[in-house]
Amino acid sequence: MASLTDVAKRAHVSIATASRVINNSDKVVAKTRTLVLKAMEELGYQPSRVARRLRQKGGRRHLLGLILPDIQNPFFAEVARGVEDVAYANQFAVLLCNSDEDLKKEAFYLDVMRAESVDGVILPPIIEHDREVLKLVQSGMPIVCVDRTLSNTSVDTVEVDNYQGAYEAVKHLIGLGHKRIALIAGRANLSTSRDRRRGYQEAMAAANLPVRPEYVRVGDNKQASGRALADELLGLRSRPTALFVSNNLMAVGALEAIHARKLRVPAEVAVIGFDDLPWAEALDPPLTVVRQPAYEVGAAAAELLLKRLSNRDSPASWLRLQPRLILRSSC
Amino acid sequence: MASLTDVAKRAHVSIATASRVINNSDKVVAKTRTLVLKAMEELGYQPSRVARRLRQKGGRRHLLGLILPDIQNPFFAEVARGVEDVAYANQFAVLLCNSDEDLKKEAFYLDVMRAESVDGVILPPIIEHDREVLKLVQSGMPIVCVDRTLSNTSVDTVEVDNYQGAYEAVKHLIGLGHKRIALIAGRANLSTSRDRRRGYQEAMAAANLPVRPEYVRVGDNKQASGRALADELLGLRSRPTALFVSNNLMAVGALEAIHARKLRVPAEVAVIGFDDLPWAEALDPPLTVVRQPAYEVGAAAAELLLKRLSNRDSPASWLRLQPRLILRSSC
DNA sequence: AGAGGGAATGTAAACCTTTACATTGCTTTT
DNA sequence: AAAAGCAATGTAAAGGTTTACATTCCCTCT
Repeated sequence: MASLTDVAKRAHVSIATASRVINNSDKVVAKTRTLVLKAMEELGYQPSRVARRLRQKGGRRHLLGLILPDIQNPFFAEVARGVEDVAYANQFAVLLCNSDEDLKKEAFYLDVMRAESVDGVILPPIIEHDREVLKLVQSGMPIVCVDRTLSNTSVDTVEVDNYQGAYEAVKHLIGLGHKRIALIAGRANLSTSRDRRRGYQEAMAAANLPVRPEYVRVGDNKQASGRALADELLGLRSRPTALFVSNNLMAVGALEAIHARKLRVPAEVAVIGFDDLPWAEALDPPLTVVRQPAYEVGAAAAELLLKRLSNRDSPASWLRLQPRLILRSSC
Repeated sequence: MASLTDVAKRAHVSIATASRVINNSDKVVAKTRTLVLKAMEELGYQPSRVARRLRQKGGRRHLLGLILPDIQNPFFAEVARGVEDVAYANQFAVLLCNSDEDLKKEAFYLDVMRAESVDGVILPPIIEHDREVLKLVQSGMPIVCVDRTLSNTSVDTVEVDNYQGAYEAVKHLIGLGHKRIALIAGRANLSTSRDRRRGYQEAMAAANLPVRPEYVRVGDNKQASGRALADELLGLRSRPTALFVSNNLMAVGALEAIHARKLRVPAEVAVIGFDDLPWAEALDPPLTVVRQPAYEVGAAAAELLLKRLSNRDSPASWLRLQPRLILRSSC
């Protein structure tokens, strides 16, 4: 692979001049510039991002880190698209990793980020008090939290109004006449789970409905747990008439449990999910959901990060995007 | 951030010795080693992957590139998981990008790969004669093609037996008594589309059924095109009794079109899709599919790449994994 | 014409690591 | 006891860039 030195040699100029041409910064006289460009062309020169990154300490390295808990979750996949599109438009590449909700794996990837000296990192923290992330923040690495928040610190954050979304969803169910409404909540120690749960509780309270403890089950956000928990709920002597499921994968699981018991939706049990799915229309029945603007969340996060890069010490921003209830036929 | 020089200084040794301790290669006497390790501990030393990569020309950089056409497609998401898991187990990080089936975007990311000097790249080529990829191959970068093949060259490849999968699927439909079987094919100039189409044709031929041109529609692998094409097919005077849809997203689209026309599945029209979906059970109706071993494809590709790294000039391997027909209730 | 100034270009250090080769100092052999 | 050998450690170059500073060269002003 041709290096800058080769280019310089071929163009009969110094590497400094050649470098200046690439970064078209300082003035290089037109004739010289053409000469250098021609040499580059001929040699098929590609600047080495590695060497570049090594040198420029404070500059842009045009690499963003993105650590997601689960690429296979359509919500996160959509977030990733948002991040990617904005990054690409700004000539940034994205180093995307999958933490699998595993703190150890996350720590490994955070190390990789540091070691690769990416410009900044976007991630939903696995837990609220994520010491590894905190350490990275303190070391001065620009970080943007998406979807989930990080406690005890002020970092740029883009989240969705989970409380509001859950409140609307449950209110909708109540409006339809449901009284026995169960909640399949998300993994504990996640800000999103807590907020959605609070939305459920307050919507119930606002309608003077009791929150029966056996109607609240805590899952781990995976399909299997949605299925198992829904099955438990449906086996109760006094079966709930509506299920509010606090995440997309668990909602699909709940649907499976309902089908297994041959119950009709929504006649015998209504379901409302959190997070939309691209194929929600094709589900049986088409699922009513609280749609999070996942793409926008990712795009906003990337923009926030880019902004932060050009202005290191502006105060942290906190964006809260609104979800939207999408009525289909599961209620 | 502390550098190796700092560590060496603190431990009163030369950087060479310090370096040797990290790479615990040559023998360093125990006392010295402890000294150095202590210094590292105290300084919170993290080796810079950037500097390391710059130096070691032939060595492992512990970074793999993965360029996918669409992270939001569950098939590719599963492939990504396979790649990631194997990479992680071997302490490799994955630089994952999204080409969006766009040659220009792919070229950009290939440049990034080259510039980041990743150890190797895994990708499904966007088209069969992908000149940019070919260039990269010729430049000596280890490449593994997954899912789709690259013509006119011999690179490591992991693919699925698309022909066989399609053949089985159509044979299954024929066995059920269907005669008017339509095909919604994938994007042209993709090896997968061609092979699946061939499977369809030969299965029809084997049963002495004619392939009616108006029963074959070519889509772009996206949900919307599946929906539109299915709708056209269902509007035909002599409506097909079965649809073989050559990709997951288009299959969901087809389902939507069927629902819109209020047709019953499988009574009025049967559907069989290529690619499984994690929520295929919860679809209306649960979708019968040809399941590709996506995770295994990704894992095998990563393993092939890792093997290639330690043995540059072994001949190219070609793996063909078998898909499996999963019977649910859409036929 | 000589000095001064400014634009274009060159020189070399710095970034952080790895590693071939050189050096040191100790142990073993004859 | 001197030579040889070997293990541990050090020295310095290399890798490809950016950039502060130095140099060159030409133009303009008095």
